[in-house]
Amino acid sequence: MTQNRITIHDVAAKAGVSHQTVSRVINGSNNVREKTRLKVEEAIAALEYRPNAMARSMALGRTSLLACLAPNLTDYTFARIIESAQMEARQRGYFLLSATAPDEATFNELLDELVTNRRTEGLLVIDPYVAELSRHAPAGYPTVFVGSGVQNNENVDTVALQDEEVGYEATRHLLALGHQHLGMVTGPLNEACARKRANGFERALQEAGLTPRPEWILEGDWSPESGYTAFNQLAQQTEQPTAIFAQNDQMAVGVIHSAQEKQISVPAQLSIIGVDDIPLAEHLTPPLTTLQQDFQHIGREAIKLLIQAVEQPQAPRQHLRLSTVLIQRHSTQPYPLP
Amino acid sequence: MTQNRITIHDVAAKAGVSHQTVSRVINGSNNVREKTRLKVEEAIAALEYRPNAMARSMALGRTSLLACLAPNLTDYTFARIIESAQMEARQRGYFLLSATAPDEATFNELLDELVTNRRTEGLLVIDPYVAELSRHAPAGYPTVFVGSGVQNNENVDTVALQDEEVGYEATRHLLALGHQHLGMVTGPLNEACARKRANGFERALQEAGLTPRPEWILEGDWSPESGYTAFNQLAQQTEQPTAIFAQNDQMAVGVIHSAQEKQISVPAQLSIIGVDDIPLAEHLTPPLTTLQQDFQHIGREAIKLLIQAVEQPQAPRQHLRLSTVLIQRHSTQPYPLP
DNA sequence: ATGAAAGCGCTAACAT
DNA sequence: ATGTTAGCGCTTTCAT
Repeated sequence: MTQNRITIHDVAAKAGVSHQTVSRVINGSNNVREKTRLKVEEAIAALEYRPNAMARSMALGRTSLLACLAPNLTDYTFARIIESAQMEARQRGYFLLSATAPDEATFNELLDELVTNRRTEGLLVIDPYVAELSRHAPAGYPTVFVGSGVQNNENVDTVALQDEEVGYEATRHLLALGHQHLGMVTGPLNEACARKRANGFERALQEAGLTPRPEWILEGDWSPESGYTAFNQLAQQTEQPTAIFAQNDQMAVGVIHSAQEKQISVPAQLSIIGVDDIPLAEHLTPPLTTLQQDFQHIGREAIKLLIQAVEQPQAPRQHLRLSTVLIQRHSTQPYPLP
Repeated sequence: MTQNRITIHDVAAKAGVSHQTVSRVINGSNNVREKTRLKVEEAIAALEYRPNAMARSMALGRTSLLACLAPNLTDYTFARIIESAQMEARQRGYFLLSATAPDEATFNELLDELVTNRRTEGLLVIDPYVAELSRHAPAGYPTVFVGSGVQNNENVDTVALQDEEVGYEATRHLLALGHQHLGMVTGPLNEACARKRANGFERALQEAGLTPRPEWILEGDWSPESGYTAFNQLAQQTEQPTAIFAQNDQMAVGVIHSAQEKQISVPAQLSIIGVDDIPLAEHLTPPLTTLQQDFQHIGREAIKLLIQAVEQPQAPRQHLRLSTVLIQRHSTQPYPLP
């Protein structure tokens, strides 16, 4: 093992200068004679010297590390945000350390292991642990929150996902097609995101003079299975909706699967709209109508805010609102049929 | 902003002991009188002192950080491996820093920024940059490689994905169903993984006394779009296969989409098998026959190997081989029809 | 333009 | 059981 324990001192000795001069060369200071610089650079090359990032962090008081906490790393939405956040961070000289915080306890532990002990310089939180954050994070710690929750928070930046609007727009689409009997499969209702989408659904219905039917509203957990199960239950009822708003694409797929198993044709007999526009949405049978959110953009903007919060803590916090766009494909169609 | 710049010295002063005693208390040394310990703990609580992770790293010479490099973070397979790897790492006192290395240049840069400068203590590489690794990583650096490539490498641990077998088994399944006319949609053929799966396909065919038809082998890029495009091309040919092996589920979905658009019924007229068993596979129309790999297990084992390599560099490197299991669903059926 | 000294916050080794 | 002294590898004063 090439114990790469070559330090700045070894280089200094080899080059016959002080370690400080080596430091100057490394950091591109002007105050180094050309001749000296060359000598040092030769020594660096000969020794294969590489500055130690940790020691540099120590001296500088900066780790160049940002943390990202999300419920999981596999959901397309999270993965996409994290991926683009990571790339943007790297481009700006930071690394992003992402970790899963599936529950509140884990979230708090991670806060302790990453934030409180100064291992990272900033924190990006992706739904749904807003409430916890404010309780456990050090006040004034550079933080960006992406999700449904907090608004008007002066201490942290936020990138607000328009979940109420998402629910509203999805429902409006169904209504515009002539559907009057609408069902919904929600995410876990302890998550703000799911509640807000549900609110949007209800608002759209009310504006249309319709009353939501509680028996047509089923709670899922974002998984395809839960959508499948939800529709199985729905199908047992005597009366049924002609259109369903699934709060994400995964559940929409489960709903479609269940419906098709029961010889219910989508969209001829049942329209379904999802949310997210996962890469597969376009290639499903039928191609899924859905609401698209630009996660790549969201991740990028979130990191920009975070780095700003780290580097310019004095600047006022910002609150972005990102909108979604309806991608109409073939899982929804007018009702009653022309 | 609560500038949490309280150090071990502040605590020592407040408690009226030396900073070393505070260090002992923090690290749970036995050599501290109960009374002293209490005093110190009080001071810690009063000051809200938290040890600085960076300084600790510096003194200990360990960062407790591991790096993971993958082509991207959004593919389900990568995301899943990374997620479980991260969880296992954390449980063992490490953090996992994952970054995207979409191309060789980026891969080498990351090696420089994370490995060579000792920011991380070990490296997990997920396909397909094996060759690069050996060239640029410091010799003897704790490394685990997950993927198709390297075998018999004495310097790094490997978790070998059985890609040749994957291709072989998928093809055997199709053959066993009576299909004689087989097509294939591959991943990018500059990736070892895709080439190996193709090799398995060809071997199975040859064993069955069949010859692969080059015009039925199309190269994709793992995306659903590429599967869709591939089948569009295939459909233009005069003769067509009765079954297709798509090298991953995403492309399989694209193939199915294209086929269904052309009124070709899956599986009645065309059988399709994928690879990965993504969460949606079960709920597609038709539910997708596929080869399942236990990514969660892979990620966990990879991290175990990596941590062992970090903590016991002397121990011999290990080479795991993980097998896949056929999940038979409804996108494949016997041919000719009974 | 270069060097010497001090310190980032902690732990380890050696005293007492 | 506790304190003192040295670093870890680097950067930032401050001299020269």
